Amino acid sequence: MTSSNVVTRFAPSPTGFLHIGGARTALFNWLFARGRGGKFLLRIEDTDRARHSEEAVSAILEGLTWLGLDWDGEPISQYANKKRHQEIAAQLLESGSAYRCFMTPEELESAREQARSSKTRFESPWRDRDPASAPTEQPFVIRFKAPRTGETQITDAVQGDVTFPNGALDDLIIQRSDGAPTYNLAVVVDDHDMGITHIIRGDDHLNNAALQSQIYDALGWKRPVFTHVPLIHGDDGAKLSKRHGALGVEAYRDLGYLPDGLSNYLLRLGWAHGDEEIIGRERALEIFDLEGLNKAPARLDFKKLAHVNGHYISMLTDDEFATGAAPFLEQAGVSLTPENHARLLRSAPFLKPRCETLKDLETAAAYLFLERPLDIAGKAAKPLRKEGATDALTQSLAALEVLPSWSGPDAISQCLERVASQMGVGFGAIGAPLRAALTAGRPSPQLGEVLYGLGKSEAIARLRDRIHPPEA
RNA sequence: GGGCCCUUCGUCUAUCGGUUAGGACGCCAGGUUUUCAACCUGGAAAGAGGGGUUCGAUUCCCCUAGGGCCUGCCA
Repeated sequence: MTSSNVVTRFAPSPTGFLHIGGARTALFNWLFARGRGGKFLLRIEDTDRARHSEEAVSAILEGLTWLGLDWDGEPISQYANKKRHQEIAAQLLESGSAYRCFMTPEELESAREQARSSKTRFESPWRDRDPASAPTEQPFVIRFKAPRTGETQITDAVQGDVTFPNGALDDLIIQRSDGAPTYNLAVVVDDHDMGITHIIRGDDHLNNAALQSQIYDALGWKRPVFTHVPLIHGDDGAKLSKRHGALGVEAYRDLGYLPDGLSNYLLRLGWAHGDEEIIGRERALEIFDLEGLNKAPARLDFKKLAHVNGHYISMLTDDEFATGAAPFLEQAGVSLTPENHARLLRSAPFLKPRCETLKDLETAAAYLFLERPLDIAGKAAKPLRKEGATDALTQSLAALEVLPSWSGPDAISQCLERVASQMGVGFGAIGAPLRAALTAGRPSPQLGEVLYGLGKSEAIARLRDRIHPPEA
């Protein structure tokens, strides 16, 4: 571990937020490097200036930070390395591994079309033309001179050995006519310069890996370990779209998911370690490896995400829980006064197992913050109209008022049980009206927990409201 | 069209030639129960199809079907 030289990177293009697929890729890279005492670097693939956006960069950084994925050093701007990329392009030109191509867009289009219909390799006529015959004042791109025949093989940690016939691989453009380097050159140069040992990225780059390998070879550079992870699909198996949850991680945060919950779910999506399902950060660092990566694309399953998230919510301390819940409750219109905050904190132990996302609290904790006198209507009021309901409330109230200890739900529950047995009725006879009076029919935990969470004065006041209606 | 990749319960997956094909989510039933959850117990549920190889295939090979990625002076 001490002599680890693993260096990975996450290299998003700044065209949008950090979506769920990118988040998983980043997580894998982070886990692989950090679990081996290596480095995890961040590089922004901003060579396309037209599509570059600063907001996107900060959204990505924020997303990574929220997920707890820290990177070494400053994020690297690919654009900033433009000079270096141009140098390499010139070097390739020099060594005969690349050539200037003066084709116009129209020429390009028809040549490509012809190649397609004649099922031959598309090739620029400038590939073998004497450079001396080149026009002097015309714009040109620099193309990599890829082998015409034979095949290019890459070894991938997930996909195994993959062989591409060279006839199917074009001479790709490595420098645009405006002098800007293209992605495929920039990636190779930067990954080499940054000392990247393992490239873990989406499956959509598998073909690029062949092209990039040719460049590595032409430059005499050692190829990194390629690891192409299958893409994430929507729940219907189709390409991930916004409708499917291709949202930014901040959208998941706003939906009430925890970073740990989302991470654990994402880790298990496309990767497995035997039957282990609940895998926290520490454990993940310990066991994550490339061998566990799956070859098939995986579908997003929000039900399972919610379940996993629920586990992590139940692991929260009461304080963390209350703090995390606050923004959701406030958004639901609850003003978290010191009194309300105290109710939330007291109720945390009973509320935690009752929600899978923090947002669930909007309904799961609603009973805590109702305003007196409670508006109890319809079905919820039914238990109050039942025979003996008022008597049950009166006797419960009397017992609760003199209850010496309000230090926990158990003592309160026992008190109510005594009331029921003294009255000679089942617990349901007093439980139902009590619950109606206290929660107005909202979902709620056990009665002892409700009473304790509410606090003695509020609980008693709600009961009194029922026995002596204020208006009456 | 061409190149490449993929295919075990509905979903995520285990299995690395011999298993009653295991786990998880979801689902169904039962239990618990003062609401709704949670929780506990049990259940249904899978090797895409066809050929090989082998004493024996989910596992190795081929074909078919289906799905995906790439095929940009985007990344």
